[in-house]
Amino acid sequence: MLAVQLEPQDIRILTALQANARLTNVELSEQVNLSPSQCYRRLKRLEEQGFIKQYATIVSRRAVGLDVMAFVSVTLDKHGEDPARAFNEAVNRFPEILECWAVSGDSDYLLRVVSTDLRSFSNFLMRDMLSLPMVAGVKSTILLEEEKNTTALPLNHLRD
Amino acid sequence: MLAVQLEPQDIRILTALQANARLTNVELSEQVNLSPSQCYRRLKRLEEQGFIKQYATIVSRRAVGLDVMAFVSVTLDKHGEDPARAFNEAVNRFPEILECWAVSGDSDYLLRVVSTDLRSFSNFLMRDMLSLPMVAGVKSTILLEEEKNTTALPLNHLRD
DNA sequence: TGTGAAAAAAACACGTG
DNA sequence: CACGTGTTTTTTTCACA
Repeated sequence: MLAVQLEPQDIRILTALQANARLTNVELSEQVNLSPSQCYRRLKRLEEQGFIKQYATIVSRRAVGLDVMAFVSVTLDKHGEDPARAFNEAVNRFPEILECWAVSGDSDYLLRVVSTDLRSFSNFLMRDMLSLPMVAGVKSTILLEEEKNTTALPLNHLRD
Repeated sequence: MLAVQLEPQDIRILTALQANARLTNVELSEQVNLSPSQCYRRLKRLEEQGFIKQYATIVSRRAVGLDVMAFVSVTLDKHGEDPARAFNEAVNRFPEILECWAVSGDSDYLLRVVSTDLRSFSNFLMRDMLSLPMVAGVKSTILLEEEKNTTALPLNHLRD
């Protein structure tokens, strides 16, 4: 999917909505200095064209007691049939795995995982991950302190 | 911030809104089997109590031409005064750094970074990161394939 | 494009159990 | 006090100029 064809107005709209998906059309139009009708039409177009993946509610991880977040590097056992496929299917069964990426480098996959506490995280690694037949090994990195955390993509590269 | 005091109705509301932040109150009430007024009041309460961090619009990374995403491990040079603080300030100046975490393990920080292409990512590493005086070294892992990617936290652990 | 009308939704007050 | 109902205000959506 190619970028371009985004005008400065569209970029301003996306920027504002990245910060707050529940802006009303009038609030949005004030923030981006466009008429409400123009805002409305542009947003509908952006939605249709697939620029907006989702309107998401971000729940506070701490508030719901998910005190542990970690990245887990996974190395697969290349034997057996289609271990990658089997692993992906397993990954989708675990809601505590928020992300799974095939990666370059030492390991095969990188997972972002949340848990209520270290004990439960350890259980996840030992009982859930290492028991998967195609998993050869895991290595985890626990996130200690959040210095920055946003879902907002930079859009300045789209300005010519 | 402690968890608990969340009733099954609240969990259903949060679950539905995590998938779609723009549900109307009536749509929400239908999905979670509550009256609209009850839904409305519960949601306002959840917002006040800090369970909702943000309503975010998730922009399609590919659509806006950010073809490269990577994790970057950063090791700091512990000399000089307060290198951690200086690093955090630097991190916040770069919009292409979406996340920055202090981590356990070999390195000190882990960044999530987006770029338009490998050349620009390489520039970011060489020119921007390695030129920072407190940065001793970086090691990057490029994300090749997205197998799973959600902002929705699991909430089933809150059910008694 | 903006303007205006119609429909839908949000926000709030009131009464009831 | 929590709940549903009804009212007012705001917002969305669409037709028209």
